[in-house]
Amino acid sequence: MARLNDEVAALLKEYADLILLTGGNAFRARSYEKAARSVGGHPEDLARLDEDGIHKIPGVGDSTAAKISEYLATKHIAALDKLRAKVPPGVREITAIPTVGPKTAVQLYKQLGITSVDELRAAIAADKVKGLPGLGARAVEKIRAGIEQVSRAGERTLLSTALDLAEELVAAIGAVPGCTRCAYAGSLRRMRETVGDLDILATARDSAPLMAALLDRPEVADVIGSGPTKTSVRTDRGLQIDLRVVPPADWGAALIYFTGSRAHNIKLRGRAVKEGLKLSEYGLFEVESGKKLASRTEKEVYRALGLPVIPPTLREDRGEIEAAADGGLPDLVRLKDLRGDLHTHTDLTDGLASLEAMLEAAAGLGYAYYAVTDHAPNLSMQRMTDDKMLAQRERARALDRSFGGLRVLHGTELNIDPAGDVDWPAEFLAGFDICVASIHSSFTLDRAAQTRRLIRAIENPAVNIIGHLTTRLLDRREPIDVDLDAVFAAAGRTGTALEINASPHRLDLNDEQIMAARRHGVRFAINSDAHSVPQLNNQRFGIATAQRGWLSKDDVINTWSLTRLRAFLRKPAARKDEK
DNA sequence: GCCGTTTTCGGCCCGACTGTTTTCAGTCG
Repeated sequence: MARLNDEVAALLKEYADLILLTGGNAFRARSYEKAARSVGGHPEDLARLDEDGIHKIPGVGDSTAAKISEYLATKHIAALDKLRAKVPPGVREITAIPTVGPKTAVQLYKQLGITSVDELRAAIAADKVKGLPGLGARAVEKIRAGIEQVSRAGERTLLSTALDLAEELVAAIGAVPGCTRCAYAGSLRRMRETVGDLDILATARDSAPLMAALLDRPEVADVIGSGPTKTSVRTDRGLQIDLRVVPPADWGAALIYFTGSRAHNIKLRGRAVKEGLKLSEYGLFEVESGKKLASRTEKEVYRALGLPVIPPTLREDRGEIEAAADGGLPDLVRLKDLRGDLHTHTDLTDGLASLEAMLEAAAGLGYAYYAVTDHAPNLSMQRMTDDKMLAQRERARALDRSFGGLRVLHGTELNIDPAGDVDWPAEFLAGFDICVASIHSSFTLDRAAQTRRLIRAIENPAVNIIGHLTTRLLDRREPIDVDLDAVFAAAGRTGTALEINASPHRLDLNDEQIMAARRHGVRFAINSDAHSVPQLNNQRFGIATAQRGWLSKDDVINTWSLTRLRAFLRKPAARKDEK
């Protein structure tokens, strides 16, 4: 479910952006931005807080609390509406383009009257942008490339966003009298990193009330079509939703049909054809007699094809049908297999919650161990010092086993500099239980330099895990250019785990990279990179990505016992000398 | 606008990077 906190956070962020776009005080804007982040990451639901509780959220003072209360009571914020009237919405959208901030967006608006990304694209094509103050040929080219990147990303919706909406829709439609089953299917059920549209499948004898329930939804902006078996709508955010209603007896066949990738379905149908059968969304039939052999459940249909049920996350035609036929499907890692999280932050750097709050939440998730890995000093904005880190270590030691039996590992997230070196000398690094190392800048080094950089970090005996290796952001930034094969080989050779960063904006490594890395004997860590308590739950996306990469428990170091994990973390440089 | 181990005013993450500016502005993490 989309949390009310996220809704309010988005409004506060918009307010902050509009302050900047209207030339308001930058500190005031930052203040709202900070409040937005804080509200979004607050573990308690706003709906359950009174005025006092709202005021107690860090970064929320009188003015912001009043705006939040106003929104909860009226679903409007007058001050926000007032600012919205001053700046066309497209101007703010333009700031989503990398390298275009508020100053540039306002200049484009005032000088050229540009109020949308499309108008900006046209103005660049007509060569009207080049020559404006601060905008030379190279800057314009960067903007042009940025527009392409953003519009490519804009065609698809992040997994997390789609899942929030799908779960709400399934709950709403499933609650309609007469609806016997309801679930989401499509690429969302396969848990692809982004989805193009939402497929909702339901069973009922009479479909009309279900279709009506979808059409009544507040987020529906356009009705593309609506009939007795299928209704298609578009949301206010441009996401297409297809609701299909089938008779209860056809549930399994329809679910298979609407879940599998096109390639998976084609191969499945080909398998049926060879046996003189026909597979469609209505069931599995004998061609000669037309007799229906199976359709009620997925299990029944797969079994009639001589196969076990193939997990939805594998249905991409990457060998899963052949593996299923040979009894060789992997025993996929599951969320409940995770015994800990190995990359997390606290308010010592850019996290929102205290160490204690994060540990309490981690214990609540049933973890056996938990690593706190705040940023190291080379990421200067975090203002880390040796003393702060050592003081945190003392606290971490004192809190070990204080939250149930939760074992606390003290770690850090090091910054990999352009040469591949990390923060702190080896003696200091030796004091950590675990070190994650990640790239946070210099994304545009060439392929050779980027490859050398990562391999140098991997070969560092103190580095246990490489965090978000490609640094891509699904809605904002391309991955770095790097020879992944060489990097994976180095990670396999040195016993350096690679992270599957579970943030829905990252999912880095992705499914295909995981498969490639595994062929080099690489081990993986599925980490939330949580900067707040709610983000600890992002692990579900990391697990889904690991499943799509065909991983089992044994591939993932944070499903292991603490003893086995600790042995892995002692990463002897000697390992290289063994052979 | 928020906040307090610098406490009710005066700071606020701050340095790297990029392109265009010949001394800096804008963006980003």
